[in-house]
Amino acid sequence: MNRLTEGLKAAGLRLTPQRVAICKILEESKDHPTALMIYHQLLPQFPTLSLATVYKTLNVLKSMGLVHALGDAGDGAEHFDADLTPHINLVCTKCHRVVDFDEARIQEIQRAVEQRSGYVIQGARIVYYGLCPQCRANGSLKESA
Amino acid sequence: MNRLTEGLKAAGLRLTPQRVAICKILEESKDHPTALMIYHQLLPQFPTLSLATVYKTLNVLKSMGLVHALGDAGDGAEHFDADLTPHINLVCTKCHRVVDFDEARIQEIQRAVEQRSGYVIQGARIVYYGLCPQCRANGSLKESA
DNA sequence: TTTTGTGCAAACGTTTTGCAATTAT
DNA sequence: ATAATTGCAAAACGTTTGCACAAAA
Repeated sequence: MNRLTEGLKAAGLRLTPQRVAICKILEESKDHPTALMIYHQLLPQFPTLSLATVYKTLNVLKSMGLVHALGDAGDGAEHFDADLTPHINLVCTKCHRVVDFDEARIQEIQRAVEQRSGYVIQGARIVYYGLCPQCRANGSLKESA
Repeated sequence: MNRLTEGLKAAGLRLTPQRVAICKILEESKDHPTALMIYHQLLPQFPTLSLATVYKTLNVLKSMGLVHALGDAGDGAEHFDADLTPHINLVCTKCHRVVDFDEARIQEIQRAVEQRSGYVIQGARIVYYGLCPQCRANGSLKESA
């Protein structure tokens, strides 16, 4: 049982097979997946799975603060991240992949924002957009999925 | 003539009154406005203005790299920013306003990302979500527009 | 048994598109 | 003159919602 399913159970919500599977994907993938990606990944296992169920589950997890919404990656869809620690995401504007980037100073900056802004910080989205090394190398080739 | 209209002209694009007005709003407002906000702001001046024209102009400016898209502020709409220097945006999850936050270390971090990631960085979106001091004070009152 | 979640289809709001009329160059 | 832009209406897109049925507790 992982952090997300634990959180659902602790809140008295039901652990349906669909929810458990969605939580598993969110915790195990480094994909920062969208609702549609999760849906497609689970379809073989749950042939009657509805996209609406994926969205509903993601909204539950998001509103409980168990996952973060990262915004779109140039593909028009919301990406989700189960890693709640403040960190940097790198989005490739060509292949739309999202990867993490380690930068210790982010912690200090979040503290500074909290102290100097007067805001009660609930979350962060620190995203850099650019061409990933792979797409840069591929030059004018088609996007490497 | 401002930076945005200059950019359009330099690219050989036409400076229509609508475009000039949209550029003016983007450069002068601290609003980080959405397409709809710009549309409403210009409607008195251009009664036949179409929302599609606003979207088209924003897409032109964005694809030329003259403005940045900030993502939605919890209101489901894209916010735009004519300030291209790396900086922090603070989004209030209650009133959906977006403000800037000064933090010098952001410059260094962008440099670190560029050097260590191998990405060609095209832009950044550094957004903190939380309750602004005003909404925090207003407690359970309705959102202060 | 009761309450919550699922899945479908329809609805929603934002953004995009096709195209004829208009306008900047 | 001519090529680009506008504005409208319709379409497309991701996401949300209502509701009957199914399933977890």
